[in-house]
Amino acid sequence: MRMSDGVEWAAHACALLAALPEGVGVSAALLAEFNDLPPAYMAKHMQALARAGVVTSARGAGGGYRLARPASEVTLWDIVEAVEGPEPAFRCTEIRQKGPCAAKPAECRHPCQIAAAFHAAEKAWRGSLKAVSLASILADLARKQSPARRAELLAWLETKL
Amino acid sequence: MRMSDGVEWAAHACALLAALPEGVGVSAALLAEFNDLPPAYMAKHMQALARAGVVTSARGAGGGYRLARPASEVTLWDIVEAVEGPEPAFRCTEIRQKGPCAAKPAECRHPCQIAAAFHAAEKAWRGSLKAVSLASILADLARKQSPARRAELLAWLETKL
DNA sequence: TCTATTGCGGATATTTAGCATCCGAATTAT
DNA sequence: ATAATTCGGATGCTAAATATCCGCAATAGA
Ligand code: FES
Ligand code: FES
Repeated sequence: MRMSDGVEWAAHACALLAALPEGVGVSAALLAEFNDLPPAYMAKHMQALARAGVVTSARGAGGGYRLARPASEVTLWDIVEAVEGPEPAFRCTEIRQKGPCAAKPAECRHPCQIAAAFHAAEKAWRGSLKAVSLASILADLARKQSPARRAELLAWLETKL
Repeated sequence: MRMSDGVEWAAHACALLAALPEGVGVSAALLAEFNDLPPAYMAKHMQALARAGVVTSARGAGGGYRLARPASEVTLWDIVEAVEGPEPAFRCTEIRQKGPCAAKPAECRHPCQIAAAFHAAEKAWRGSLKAVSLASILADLARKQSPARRAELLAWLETKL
């Protein structure tokens, strides 16, 4: 079981967007350059975020991406769902209905105990991710990151806008 | 992100082993037949469980697999770890150390906030799986499954032993 | 209007991970 | 000893994720 690297990329991109002043758009190419990522593939992930309504896109000169909601309203789960899709990692294939001792469909109105346990575990996982918003990430970051470094980052961005 | 189907197979196989009387071994081929699964591939997963110490294997005639510990001491996480490996689904590639504004390694003594949040979520997921043992699964099953059906299953098994 | 910029979607190649199978080695009952 | 049984690692195959490119549509500014 492995999560796509695109999730890390998208999360960092969103964190950067959240740190930006209101109203400015950033192109996918610049977001990719910031972390030295393949521009074309980064663009794909940004499109996924836009389709999911996490960010809004504006075409044309001076366009780019920006957050669709306040940073406190965007959680890590929103990003995972946008990039990886909403399907659970564990997918019961109902093997109990196969084989010589197959359970009858009528006996399967309740989900299998094993499947239920896995779904509960994933619910806990999602809940943990939903509790973390971009705002809380930035708050943590501000506590541990020196103000000088933050200024350095913003300065570099301004030269590219 | 997708979990291997082998996890479901292994979980059901272990549940079956747990339901069996003490001291009997079941071959991988029979475990596969029980749920209509590819025998050779099922065997591979059983080997993974054996390597991880979840089950013990005995070769030769009359051999087969059996649980290495009491059913109450085997959790779903043990099975996932054996089949999928212990690595976390989210793997931080430290992209913050890449690009024109790369963070210096000295600034990365603490893990990235994003990585920390994902690791916390996975810890919650694993914790939920560790709370479910084979014994608790069988107990739930016994509550919802008719005694007649349970007898039917054991009867079929005896014909194959 | 014309041009430069930027996002969008589809088509495509490449790489990786999962799926499935086979045959040899080890062990046990006869 | 011998044959039957079963595990174990090595090997090919298939599907999916990864990564890239290019044409099209839309927008802003000259
Ligand atoms: S039948 Fe799918 S988990 Fe039990
Ligand atoms: S650098 Fe990997 S999650 Fe932030």
